[in-house]
Amino acid sequence: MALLSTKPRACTDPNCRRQHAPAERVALAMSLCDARGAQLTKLRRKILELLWESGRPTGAYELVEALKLKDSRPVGPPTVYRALEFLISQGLVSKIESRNAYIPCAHPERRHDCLFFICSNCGAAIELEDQRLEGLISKDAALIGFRATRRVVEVEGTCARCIAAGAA
Amino acid sequence: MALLSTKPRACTDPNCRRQHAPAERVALAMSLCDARGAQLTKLRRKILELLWESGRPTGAYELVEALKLKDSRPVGPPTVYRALEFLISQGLVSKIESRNAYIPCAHPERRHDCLFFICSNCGAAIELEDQRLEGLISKDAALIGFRATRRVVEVEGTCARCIAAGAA
DNA sequence: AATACAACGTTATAACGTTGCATTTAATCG
DNA sequence: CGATTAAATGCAACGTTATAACGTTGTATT
Repeated sequence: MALLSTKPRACTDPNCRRQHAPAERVALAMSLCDARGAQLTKLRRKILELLWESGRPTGAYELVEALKLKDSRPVGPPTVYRALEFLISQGLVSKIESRNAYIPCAHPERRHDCLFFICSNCGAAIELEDQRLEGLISKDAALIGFRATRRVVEVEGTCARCIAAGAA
Repeated sequence: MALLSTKPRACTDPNCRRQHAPAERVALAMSLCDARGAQLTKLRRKILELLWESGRPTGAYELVEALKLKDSRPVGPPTVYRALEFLISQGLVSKIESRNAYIPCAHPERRHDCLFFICSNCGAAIELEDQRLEGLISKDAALIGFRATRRVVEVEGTCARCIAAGAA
């Protein structure tokens, strides 16, 4: 069914066959970087791991703190920011602009734009991929002769779990 | 033609009949606030004016500086942030999250979500309104049971003018 | 060993945003 | 009108996020 590929999908998607434990995420990142000739160093890998383990958008300074605890090797903000820059350039991580926080990408093997649903109540972020949305944005860009390089789509609200739990 | 209302529109839109000089923008804001019983005070009005005069997304601290020059009455960051908060709550201003900057809304008389195209080269931001995009986001939200309260859509790239001028 | 280069470390500081409390201004009411 | 109260503003200090500038380390190459 060709239409399926144009539908939004996430890793809650039952069609998704990939493994999702942090270790597997990192393993995929390593093989991708390897294939690209990009260096996923120890530090960069550790930061990616921390992001996967965190389970929610995480601030750069939180990562600084986490690294202090994790291996007693203190690193400064610039180091973390540089690592994040690398991870973002490789499509392994996205920045959530409306939160100044960082989140690992579920499907770094595909180049795509992400659509994030961010719960104001619990802080969780749900990543979706929607090619129709990307297409619509492209059309609008064409309408005004704009050449797009990056698309930020972030939706704030309340997630299903928090609605069920009776949160505002 | 009913379809027209669902097409993207901006104030480059030839169908738009409104006046666009800063003074008129502010006048509209005043009448809107008046009708709502909201107080568009002198300070808030001045900040809105500055945003319209700036012509591009403007940072809070730039506004602090501009106010110093404009009427020799120095105001601190909290004052500016509070005014911005008010203006945003009234739909008169939007925050560009990917820039930490603020921009006045072209059509505060309609409640809608904005789609911004931001030029990396010249810093200009073009505001568009696209109900199809809003609809698509709503559908995706429904798909995961998410109740949306705010939608941030920001596209980075190069504007038509800068492309024409040969900018990268 | 000399060179080259990418990644990382360190200090300081820029840029953005908030808290808490005092003061002023403006709407409301006896 | 003056008294009462709520809203808005002023201000000092602080917290958070991000980057500049410069130095060091490690590794590969010749």
